[in-house]
Amino acid sequence: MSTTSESPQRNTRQRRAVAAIMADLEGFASAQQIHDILKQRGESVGLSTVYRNLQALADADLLDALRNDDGETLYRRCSSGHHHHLVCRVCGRTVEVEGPTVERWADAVAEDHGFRDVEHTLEIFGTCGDCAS
Amino acid sequence: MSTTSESPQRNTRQRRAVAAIMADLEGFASAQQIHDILKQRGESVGLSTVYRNLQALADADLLDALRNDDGETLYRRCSSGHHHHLVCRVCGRTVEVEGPTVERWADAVAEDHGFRDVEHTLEIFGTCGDCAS
DNA sequence: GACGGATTTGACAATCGTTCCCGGCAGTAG
DNA sequence: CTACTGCCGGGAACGATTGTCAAATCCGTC
Repeated sequence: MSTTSESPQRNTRQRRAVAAIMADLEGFASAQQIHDILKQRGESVGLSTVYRNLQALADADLLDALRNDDGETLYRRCSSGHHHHLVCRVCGRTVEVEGPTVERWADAVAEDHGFRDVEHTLEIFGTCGDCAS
Repeated sequence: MSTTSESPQRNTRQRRAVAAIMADLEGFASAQQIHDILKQRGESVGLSTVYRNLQALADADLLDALRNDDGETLYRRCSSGHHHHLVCRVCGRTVEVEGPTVERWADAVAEDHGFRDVEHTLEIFGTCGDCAS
């Protein structure tokens, strides 16, 4: 335990490849999609390795992870601060949104009920203008 | 479609058993936990049947379903209107909360970005007063 | 530049929750 | 009561993810 800053991480081709994909990607993607993209680019990386590196990146708060209704875990590059997502259920386009009001409301509600160390998850789904037509 | 009152559903022992469990249960439970409880009570019901009935109840809005971080689907008896949950991450105690402000905010944000047919999910997690001590 | 120890990789098997399949059973209408 | 139709159950199938372990790779050091 002690220091959390420990990062005996090595700088491997595979780790770079995964990070590079995520840097490019606009929307959410599953581990398997990322594995496919890597294969297409010729940067073949083992599936296990993709999973491992995505988890590592998510643990390091460099990626956001969420589960879709099918039970798949989706990953996406994310700005660091606290925010939420507005996701098009058709094309997957994602908009980051902030809502200080909501944050305060959530904290207030939780405290009213005597809860501590409050966190929350909020996702908004809809059909974006382009897809609605 | 037409009338939603259609119920070509049969009134089986198994269906009653599952519904009865859910009526008793206070917190969230997974399909497999419910299957186990049924077995303990001697009301043995096939696992497939438990899954089917839970889904049916959730489709009928008699239960709320959500996925935990392990990818399991958890079910819980729920009041019918739209609301959210405040869940203790230690003991699982759940409080239903409403937030008209949040609903409006989510809809407004989505519309600002041209999204239609907006839905959202919101869960608040914390440690309840009892568990904090 | 080569060496050595530790970390990482990758192919495959294993796991876990959930769904599918299908023969047999049981509500329900007539 | 009889027939009809949906439901049940259990085991196989499935898909995402994780575990395993020898071989490859990285990196500080000589």
